[in-house]
Amino acid sequence: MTERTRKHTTRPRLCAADWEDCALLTLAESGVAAVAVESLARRLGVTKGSFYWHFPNREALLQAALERWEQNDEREVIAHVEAIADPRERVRELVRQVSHKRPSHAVFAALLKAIDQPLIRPVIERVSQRRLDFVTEAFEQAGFGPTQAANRARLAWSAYVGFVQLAQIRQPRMNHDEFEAYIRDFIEVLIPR
Amino acid sequence: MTERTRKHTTRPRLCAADWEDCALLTLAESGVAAVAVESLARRLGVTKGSFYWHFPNREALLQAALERWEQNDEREVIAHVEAIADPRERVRELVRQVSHKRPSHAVFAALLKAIDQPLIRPVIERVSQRRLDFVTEAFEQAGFGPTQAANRARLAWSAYVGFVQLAQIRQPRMNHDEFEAYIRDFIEVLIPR
DNA sequence: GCGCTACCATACGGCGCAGTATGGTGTGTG
DNA sequence: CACACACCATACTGCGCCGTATGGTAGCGC
Repeated sequence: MTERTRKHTTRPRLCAADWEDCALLTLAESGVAAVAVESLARRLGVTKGSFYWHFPNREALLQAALERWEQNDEREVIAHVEAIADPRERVRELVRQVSHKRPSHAVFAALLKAIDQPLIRPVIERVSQRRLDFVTEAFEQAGFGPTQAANRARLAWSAYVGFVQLAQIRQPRMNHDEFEAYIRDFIEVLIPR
Repeated sequence: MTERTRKHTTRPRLCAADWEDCALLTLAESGVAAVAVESLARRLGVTKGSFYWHFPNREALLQAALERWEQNDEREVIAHVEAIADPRERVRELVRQVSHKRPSHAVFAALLKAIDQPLIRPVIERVSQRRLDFVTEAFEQAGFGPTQAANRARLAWSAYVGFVQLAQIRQPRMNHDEFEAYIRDFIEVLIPR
């Protein structure tokens, strides 16, 4: 073979953050149950002897990973969108941002499925409440009264959550134009001129 | 002891349908993963020796139980609602029916979480498509054009799916009046007069 | 009242995962 | 250059589940 056979070219030598990254990736791909110690170890090319040096147990890994996800990505999305002045355009941008599902939203979808687990529930609750408040405020600034704004925000947020779930089935797969038209109607219905 | 010690007073003596019922109940309560042979056996007061007489394996039980759920309940809900002439009232009734979550909708929520499993996915796809078609037709009868009706149906169906998921977190728990007001706005937004 | 069959118990092997114990190696620092 | 520490491998126990094999019992027809 012509390839050089350097051993230890890039020996893994992991740190805690590497495990958290791998956990989030696996979480986004295959759900909470797939975040298993031995499974992740195989994926990282090490054994679980490594894991239990960095973390006391599986729960600690999940907690750390979710904390990072909640801080990083969540604040990013909100911060990126809340700069927009026009509330109508702000909601539109939020919807569009959030529907072009990057891995982060796959994490959200995976967490949603594991809402019964006591470790996951509070995370979902915080994220859900924050986004709901955000949308509610946008509707209020768009001129709706408190209850009207709250109900439309509930509707919008529920529709997003449902969309995330339903996007995983391929039957009513929309193409790009159909999707854009859907978003247009979505905004039009929720914020009539 | 003063109680009579009749043994075999009501010896279980199960049939396949009993296992299916128990499977659906457990599915609604604790999700797909909780539908485990030994677990169900404990719940039914027997051992798994019983189970493997009625079914070849766990997959067969799930398949049979889901088939019954899809036939019975699905047709029931649709049939009960589609008798209503006014499409506006028909959607309203569907939403109300479906949101006062009886165990059947808990099954739907549980299945939604397991959409990645090849046994579950086609069931969700069929049910989802059927309900989506149903709502789309209602919107068309309410006077919307094909694309308008399709998009509003998508929105309504997504909102329902999201609502089912979000109903499991207690933070924004609505009371009865709030919920009725929400439904009223829901209909009002989707089918303006 | 005898046996046949439907239904169930008991016992076993195997797999995948969590977590523990303990020994080994590369790397930087004195 | 040696030593300490960070990082990892190996090997083990324990648990919950799936599925199989096989023997037991109650109620039916005859």
